Amino acid sequence: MDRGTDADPPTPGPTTLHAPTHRETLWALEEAFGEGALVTVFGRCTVEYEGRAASSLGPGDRLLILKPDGSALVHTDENQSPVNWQPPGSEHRAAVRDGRLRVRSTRENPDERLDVRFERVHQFSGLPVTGGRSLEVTGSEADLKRRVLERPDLVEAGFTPLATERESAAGPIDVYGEDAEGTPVVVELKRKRVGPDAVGQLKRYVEAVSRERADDRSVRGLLVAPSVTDRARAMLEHDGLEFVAMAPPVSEESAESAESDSSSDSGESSDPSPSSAESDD
Amino acid sequence: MDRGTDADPPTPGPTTLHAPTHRETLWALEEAFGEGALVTVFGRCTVEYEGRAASSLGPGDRLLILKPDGSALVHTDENQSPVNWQPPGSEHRAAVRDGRLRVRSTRENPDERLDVRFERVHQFSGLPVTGGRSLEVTGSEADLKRRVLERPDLVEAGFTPLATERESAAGPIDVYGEDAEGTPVVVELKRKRVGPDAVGQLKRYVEAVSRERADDRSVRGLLVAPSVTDRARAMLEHDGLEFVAMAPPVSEESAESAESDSSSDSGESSDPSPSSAESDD
DNA sequence: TCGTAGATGTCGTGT
DNA sequence: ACACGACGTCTACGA
Repeated sequence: MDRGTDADPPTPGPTTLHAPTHRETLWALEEAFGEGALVTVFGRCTVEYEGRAASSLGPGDRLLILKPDGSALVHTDENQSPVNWQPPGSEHRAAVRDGRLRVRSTRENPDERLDVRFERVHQFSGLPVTGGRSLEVTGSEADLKRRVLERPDLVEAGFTPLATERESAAGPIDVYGEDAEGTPVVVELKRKRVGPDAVGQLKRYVEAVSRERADDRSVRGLLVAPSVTDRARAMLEHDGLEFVAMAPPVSEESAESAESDSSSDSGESSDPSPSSAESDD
Repeated sequence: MDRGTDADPPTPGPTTLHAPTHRETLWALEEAFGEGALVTVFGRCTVEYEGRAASSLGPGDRLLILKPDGSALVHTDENQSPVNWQPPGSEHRAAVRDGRLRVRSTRENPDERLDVRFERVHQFSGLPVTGGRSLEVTGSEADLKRRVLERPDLVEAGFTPLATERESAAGPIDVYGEDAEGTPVVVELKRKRVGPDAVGQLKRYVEAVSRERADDRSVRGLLVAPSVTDRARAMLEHDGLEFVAMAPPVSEESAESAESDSSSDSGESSDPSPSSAESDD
């Protein structure tokens, strides 16, 4: 294994405590933070938040996650989003108060504070999280923009892009160009079906450019997206704006299921039993 | 600690496995799902997603969270948001393939799939999450609306609210009313400092109402928010719209600055000595 | 630090 | 299911 440089083990492995005392949790928290580990605390707690808004959450068993970058997350058994949280850059502190373990996460600018008070901790874990966190995503608006720049004819025959993120009084314009007649065209890109907000955005840009040119009629506005809602379409028509149906490419080679990791070096812990399928398609 | 009632606990308590084999993890996953537990899996994995977009994440140690409502989250050591996820309602399945534990979460409408392939599992936990998940939040736009309806004079002397969520061709209007002259007023509320988007929204509403009345001059548009950006202010001026500075009440006492927890929980706490306060500062 | 817009946004609400 | 807008949105990027 490449991790075996006999100096100090870079990743000491997970630390887990079952039904620890608050003081034990306190020690473990300190050690885990020192090691830059991600911490999870599962137990019965209440949560109070005050800052940009204010909130209060009554007692219950929840999962608290503390990341080494200062993030804090409180998760219940439902919803993808945490019920309470604190953004990266916050400072986590813990103490025992009134027989409860209080984990407090604070930050300034804006000033806000999250208090998680554990009546009882069922489980503590310190997890040394490592490895790449950069994600390659395809199908974004950036992909759609690349597509438009490479194949402007897909937008309209004779369309010529002149600039991207062109500044205007109303904000940056995704793609700015000219049509076959030399008329300025403001293009707003959206990766998915659009509603009234996108039309409003495009309209602002078109008006800003029109004002620059002191000519309200000579600037075209073009919304490029997979589709539009009825209301958005009505707004486009009313405002003399246009729509071109186009979706961002999902990927260069689409998503092939054959990933390169077929030759993985594993073969250790896992057992090689072939019929290992469980509840699988 | 005093969890001494060693009869059968209503909730079976956390289940944790250290460096389990993939097959052991498989069993534990199935059992945890059956109990409606929240599952965390920490280990070295890759992540592939395909659906509304597509993404790929190379090998690394990460924390996978599977909720009984079908949510899936993949967290690295940084960022508040998961690096990959699947929304509630998805179906989780697990299997051993090619010596790796594959956890696959799928859903339809939209059709999307998340694959987490563990080369190695460092830790598995099944956590019986229970308790209230309803959160009381103050400082929202709804609070600001209540404030405006209770004290319309804070918006403007003589202002009379007539309806909330009034329908228009451009969408629902937060508060619709009349000024002292009987002129229609469209009010758009924002709980925090606003940018160009909110101005565009207000403008759409005002234009829709003006069109209803076939009279472009007689409808006022009023943005109520704590503050506006420079660009937004310029847009307001250009469009003949108005701004009133107002922030949502933070709580029932609306007091800011009275926030230090001097008497919030227990009176005895105090004790600024570092003996009980740990971790960092 | 602030402003601006994208996002696999997520989430609630109404139709 | 879809549309629409709020959100303690979060996050990246620029000025």
